[in-house]
Amino acid sequence: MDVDSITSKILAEWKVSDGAFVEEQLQSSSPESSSMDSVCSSPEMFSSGHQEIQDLAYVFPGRRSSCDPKAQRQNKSKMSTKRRMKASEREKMRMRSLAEALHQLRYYLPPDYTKRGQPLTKIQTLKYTIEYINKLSDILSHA
DNA sequence: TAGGCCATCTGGTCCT
DNA sequence: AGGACCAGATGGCCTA
Repeated sequence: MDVDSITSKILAEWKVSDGAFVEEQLQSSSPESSSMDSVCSSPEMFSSGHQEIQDLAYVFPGRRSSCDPKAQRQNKSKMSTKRRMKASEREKMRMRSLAEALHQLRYYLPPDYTKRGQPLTKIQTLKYTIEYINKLSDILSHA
């Protein structure tokens, strides 16, 4: 059994078993995400002005509020400003890498999901991937 | 306007 | 000491 036949078999199975498979999965496994909200927020979306504002945090670590407990915590942070800046930059890159990996993962899911209008959210991508793998494993075990 | 999703910042913790 | 990872907080954007 080749990959194409497996894929088509899974797709057929989805369509037969439940045309509203996605909706069913949403309700059963992710009650917190009741709507297909917008996604597609590429890193570029948050670059320009937003980034400028956030960069002020490096210059003014206590920017949020002088009476904010978090601001007070920041004042007694053990990390130097330079090290915190580097850590923030690494964390930013790490999260972008994670977002990119999730973005790529969407292409490995059958198009049926994305055909339904808006792109998959991160959590949906992960849940459907799990489901997809389970179905593939099931088919392979019965082949 | 409320709620969901997202990117980013931050402090804590663990590991090398 | 510094990097990686994690979870909480925050604020912006978008949709119903």
